[in-house]
Order: sequence, then structure tokens, then C-alpha cells
Amino acid sequence: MSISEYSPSIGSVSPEYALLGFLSLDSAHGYELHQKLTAELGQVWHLSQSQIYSILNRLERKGLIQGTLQEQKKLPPKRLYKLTTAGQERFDDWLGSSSRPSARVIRIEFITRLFFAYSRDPDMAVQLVEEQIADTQARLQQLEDIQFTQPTGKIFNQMGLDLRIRQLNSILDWLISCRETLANSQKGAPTA
Amino acid sequence: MSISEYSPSIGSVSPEYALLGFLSLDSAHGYELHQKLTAELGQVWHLSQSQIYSILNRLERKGLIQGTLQEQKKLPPKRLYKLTTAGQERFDDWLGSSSRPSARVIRIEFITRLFFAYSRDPDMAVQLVEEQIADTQARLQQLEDIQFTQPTGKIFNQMGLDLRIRQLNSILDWLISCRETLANSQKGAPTA
DNA sequence: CGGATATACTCACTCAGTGAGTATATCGGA
DNA sequence: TCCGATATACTCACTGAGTGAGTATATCCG
Repeated sequence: MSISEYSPSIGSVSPEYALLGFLSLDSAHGYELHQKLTAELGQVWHLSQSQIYSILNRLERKGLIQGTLQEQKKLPPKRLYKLTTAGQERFDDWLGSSSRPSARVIRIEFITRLFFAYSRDPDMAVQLVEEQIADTQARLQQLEDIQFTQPTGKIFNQMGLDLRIRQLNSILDWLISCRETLANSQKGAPTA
Repeated sequence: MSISEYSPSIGSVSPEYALLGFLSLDSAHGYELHQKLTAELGQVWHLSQSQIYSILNRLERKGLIQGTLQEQKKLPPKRLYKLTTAGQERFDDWLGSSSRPSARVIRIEFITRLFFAYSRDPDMAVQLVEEQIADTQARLQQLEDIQFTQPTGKIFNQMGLDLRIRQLNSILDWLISCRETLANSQKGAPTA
């Protein structure tokens, strides 16, 4: 979800929190954030440079980050951003909240959250996975109920639902395997 | 994919073809299209009325559809749209093309295509499913190759890839079950 | 007869994402 | 030595997805 009253929500996952997340670890400028994002979550996010810069502008307008221009002798000046307290709060709230159980949202938003939760405290990451498993099971139940009430004539609606249910099931399997991985990496190697 | 040189592609599936599709079956106005879409593909698309109207405007600007204002005695005048030949061609091209094997694209774009293909000729729908199965298998192989080349340090990238692979697998299962359903409905009940 | 619901569309907005362009520096190879 | 590729660092103008509220009339039901 995007950071504002406006909430597109359906099918949309906002990259804003990913940037807030990296800034919560360390202040940085746009170019750097692009690199980190690509290196650490490149399989999750595909953001162009220009998108990064435009998001940074937006976040600054909203008062969640603040940038200061750093003159450099040789290279072009860079704008170093750091989180404001408002931004930190916003990010912390997000970090503790849960993701809508849908394929896209889980793949993008949830993994991003997991990444930052883990870097803060591996226990928290495991906790998040547990919660997400519960949410996903609940949603699965819901969809199965809906499936019964669907008119049988609309076979493509049925197919759509069927696919969604299958995908949620594969998400569930994945979450369970994540729980394993995280729980083990916690004992085996205390840091990432 | 959207209808223009501009192609957001990643994570985006354009609702334009859904509207072209319904207009290829019968000319209609915005309100009506919204109803049909909700009834027939409500589990696939969630378009607001305003979105429908804005897409219709765009399609008309692009010359793919043409609207004529129908005065009504009592109710407000409505704008009846029909496909232009350019629009018909564009839609036919799309109908024969294949979908990028990703969860979202399959769930939305592919099912939409299947719906219209089936209404034109059930054989064509089965054919589409076959092709999509092949594409999906190929993509699966690709992702599994990528998985090996991923640095093991980036566990969240790994998780992201793992999830994508699981989802593609569930899509594959679903496609196979679709092939069954469509093949049977073809013999059993020749019309939808 | 009065309020919910159906018909039919408009407008202003935020955010996602693309793609090309700007300007400078550094480093490796013909 | 210099020339082009690559890295640093950011800007701009654009299309399109999606929201949410508003307008105006008609009809139906209790």
C-alpha cells in the first residue's frame, strides 16, 4: 500500500517502504539506494533510477525523509537523504503490519518486510511468517467459501478463483518453508 | 500489455483488451460494459466505472473504437461504442498472442484471452492453453537456471525466486486442469 | 410520497512505470 | 595517448492504473 490516505491497494504494492527501509538502516542518496535495492532485493523489486528519484521527492514532500545537498569536488553533487522521525515511525508501523494474502503482495511487500524485520531481529521475521501463515489460511478458507457461491455458468470466473486458490496454497507451502529456513539460520548463523 | 508503443509490461496488465473484447462481441456503452465485465470476469477484473470511461476515451483517441451519442427520452444520453476495423485487428492480434508467464499476467490477461477465444471457438481456447503450458515450462526452466547463479548470501532474493518458481508450478498445474475442463466442455456441451 | 436503487457519465486526483537525456570522471586497451 | 565504455548522479516529460467523490434523472417498493 502506498503512503497516503489514497490507497490503490488492489494489485498495487508501493515501493516507498522499501526506500524508507534502506534509509532506516543508513542515510543514502538516490543512486546508492538504487544499487542496494538491486543487490539485496533485485528479485523482488525492479525499480528504474528515475522511479527512485521520483519516490524520494514524494517522500520528502510528505516529510518522511529529508535531503541535504552534498557538494563534491569532482563528481556531481549528490542529495543525501535521511529518515525524519515521522518517517521512522511510519516505517516502524509498516514493519509490524501484515500483508494482504495475494500472490503479488506476498511476493513483493511481504518479502520486503521480512528482509527489514530480519535485519532488525530474526525473531521478528519468524513471527511475521507465523502471522502471515494464519492470515493466508483464513483467506484461503474465504476463497473456498466464495467458490461455492459462484454461479456455475461463469466458468472463467471459476477458473480465476481456482487459480487464486492454487496460488494461495503454494504461498502457504512457501511460507512454511520460509519459517524453517529462518528458524534454522537463526540458530546456525546468528547474522545474515 | 497496454495498447501503445509505451509498454510498462512488468507487473502491469492492461484492461483495454477486455473492453475491446466485449465490444468485438457487441457494441455497447460504458455502463453496460462495466456490468458485463463484472458479471463475466468479476473474479479477474476489478474495474471501477470511472476507469471504464477513461479507458473508452483513450481507445477512441487511438481510433480503436468509435462512439456515437444516443439521445434517450427519459434517461441521460448514452454513448454507444463500437469497434473500428483498426480496433478489430488489434484485438485479433492480441487474441492470438501469448502471455508472459507470471502469476499476475496469467490470472488476468491469460484468462481474459481464454474467455474471448472460447467464445469465438473452443478449439482455439484449448490451443492457447497448450501454448501457455509450453511457455510456462520454458520459463520455469529459466528461473531454475537463474536460481543456481544467485549469490547464496542474498537469502531474500533466493526466497523471492523460490516463491516465483512455486507459483509458476501451481500455474502449470492449473493450466493442465484447464485443458481438461475445456476439452470436456467441448464434447459435452458445445456452447458455453 | 419518500428514500433506496438503477441508469449513465464526469472530474480531479495520486501513484506506477518508462525512456530518453544531462554532465562529469575514471579506467582499460589499441 | 586518447578514445570509448562504464560508473557516478540526477532530471524531465510522458502514459497508464486506480481511487473516490460528484451529477442528474428515473423507477420501484413499502
